[in-house]
Amino acid sequence: MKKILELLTEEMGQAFEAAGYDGKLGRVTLSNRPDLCEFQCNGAMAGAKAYKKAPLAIASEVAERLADSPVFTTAEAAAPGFLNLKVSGEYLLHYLEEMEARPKFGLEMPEKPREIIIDYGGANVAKPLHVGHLRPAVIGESVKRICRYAGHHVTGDVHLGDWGLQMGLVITELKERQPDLVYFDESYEGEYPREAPFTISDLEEIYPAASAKSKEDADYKARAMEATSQMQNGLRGYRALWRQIMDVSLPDLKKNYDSLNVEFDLWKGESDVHGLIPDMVQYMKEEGYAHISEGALVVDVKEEGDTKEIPPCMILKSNGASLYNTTDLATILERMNLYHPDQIIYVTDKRQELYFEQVFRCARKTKLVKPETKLTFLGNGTVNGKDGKPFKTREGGVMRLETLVRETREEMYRKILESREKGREISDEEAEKIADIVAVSALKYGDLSNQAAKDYAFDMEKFTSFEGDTGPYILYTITRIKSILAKYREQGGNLAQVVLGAPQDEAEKALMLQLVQFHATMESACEEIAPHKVCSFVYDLANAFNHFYHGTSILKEENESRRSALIALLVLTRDVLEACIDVLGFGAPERM
RNA sequence: GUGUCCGUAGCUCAGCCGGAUAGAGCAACGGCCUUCUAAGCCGUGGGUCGGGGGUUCGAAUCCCUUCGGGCACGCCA
Repeated sequence: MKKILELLTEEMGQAFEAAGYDGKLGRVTLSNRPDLCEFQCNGAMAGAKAYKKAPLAIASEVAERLADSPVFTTAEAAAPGFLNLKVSGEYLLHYLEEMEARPKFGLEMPEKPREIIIDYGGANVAKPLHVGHLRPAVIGESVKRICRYAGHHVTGDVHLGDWGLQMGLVITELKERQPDLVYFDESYEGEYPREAPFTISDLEEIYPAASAKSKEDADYKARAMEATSQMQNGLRGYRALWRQIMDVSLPDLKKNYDSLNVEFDLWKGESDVHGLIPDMVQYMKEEGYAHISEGALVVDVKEEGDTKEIPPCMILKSNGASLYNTTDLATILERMNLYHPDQIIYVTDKRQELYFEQVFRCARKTKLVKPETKLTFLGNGTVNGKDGKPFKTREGGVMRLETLVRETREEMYRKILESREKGREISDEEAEKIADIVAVSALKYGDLSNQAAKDYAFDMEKFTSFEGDTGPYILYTITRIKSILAKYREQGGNLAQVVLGAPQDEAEKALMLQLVQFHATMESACEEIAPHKVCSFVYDLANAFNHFYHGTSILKEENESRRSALIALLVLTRDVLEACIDVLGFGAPERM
């Protein structure tokens, strides 16, 4: 169904035309002055010059045409030429009825759904996830869900870092510690053991140890690089170890992402495209795209009109080794072959922007992608501490993602127990379950309500607060609605039989006016890849509901049809709120 | 140095394809629970939208300039 502003604009356009003006002037927008009107149209001012007429005169003429409009109860001209509008309750009611009846509340689906791949997460095998992984995971997940909700076909790929030096480091350190392992016996030709010679906790200790050593010991680092290269070239024992590092790491990564409701459709990684590299490099050489510069193989990606120097995109290092660029380009190649995407969206740290600009240009220039394929970089800002510097543990180290999630859960649990002391009846068990759900909302909403590209300060106190623009506040609002609906059912009411009604007061109408903004919100959040727009909508909606709730008795309403209308409005509000938090990537408990 | 993003209330941030009196939240202060969850609601105070210039009937928003800060700038990812 059409967006409310589109419908109102059509209505207004007809009024402009009826008054003898260009219908295009009839664009209706949300009011800037809610005290004066619900919607407004500024077309009279825009058209004043063309018609050589005072804007107020034009506005008045148009307003006259709307005097007995079934849509607008108020359409008045205001100096210097605004048209102030209010819509009728009946009109709103009809709109809501349609929303209620249609799937996805009547959100219009695209004529041609896009095939979208979204590359987010950025996890490295054998290295624990840390705070830096929070934003790409949370934002990517939400973008995936928003685009999907908006009707596109979206595939999320974690794109693991599983082919780099970190693997060589782990192998080298393992060899150091257990040189007798069969993996290091080059004459061995039998099957390798099923069981890995390490656990996830071992890995978590081994990698940092190896990484530290390599920074101090050049010889050690050289051996790690050699091991990396041998693994990549297919040394049997190392490949077997690689497989086992993967087998041990992946379940742990999944567990971490699960704890944040982050789900990938594909668990592909750099290793998957390893085999595509030689041919791709050959192709780039043969077609004359790539040339040697300072010993390395590069593709020039400068373009006319550049305002800055864009360095060439490096395909192979001077020692002939591949690098991040190489696997990313090969990944694009693979994705084009397997999924034929119309768009690939990369959600990753914004500091990589220039790098991706180079890769995108290179992919275009070398025709790895079709001219119409969109390559989009969505750079995320960093999570800072309250001091404005990158977030650290109290000891100054890197904060692990797992720790961050756990601490948020603990804080949430503590707060729920606190509220229990105020009289809520909640068992320890239930409190823990609720804490987990609410903690995810706190973390994700705290992140998503900021624009993706901006840095933000992680503030546990603020994020886990039930007051203000937070996840817990949103969930609290939803559970309040759920609680009323549950009572309604207990009293014998049937939610399937309730029927919406026209608004009876300002607060109710305000809630409805908020609900009808759903379509525009979802659409622009998808187009602009902006989850924070969903956050601000959901917050406004929760506010509108709480305001309405405060002044209206629902279950005590004696008029049967009126009570039914109120319940129906609650159901719709709950459903819209839940649809929104679902695309944000979290859910609401039944009560809290 | 070049490029890029940012600078809005004490703090954290919306608003930025131009419109009326620049909005929230937190913090501060004051109200509202015999009534569907007070984890709520209502209200008060608080801003030269970094500075300067320009375009426009109209600028936080567009352009130029300047100051301040973040980030990135070939063999890491």
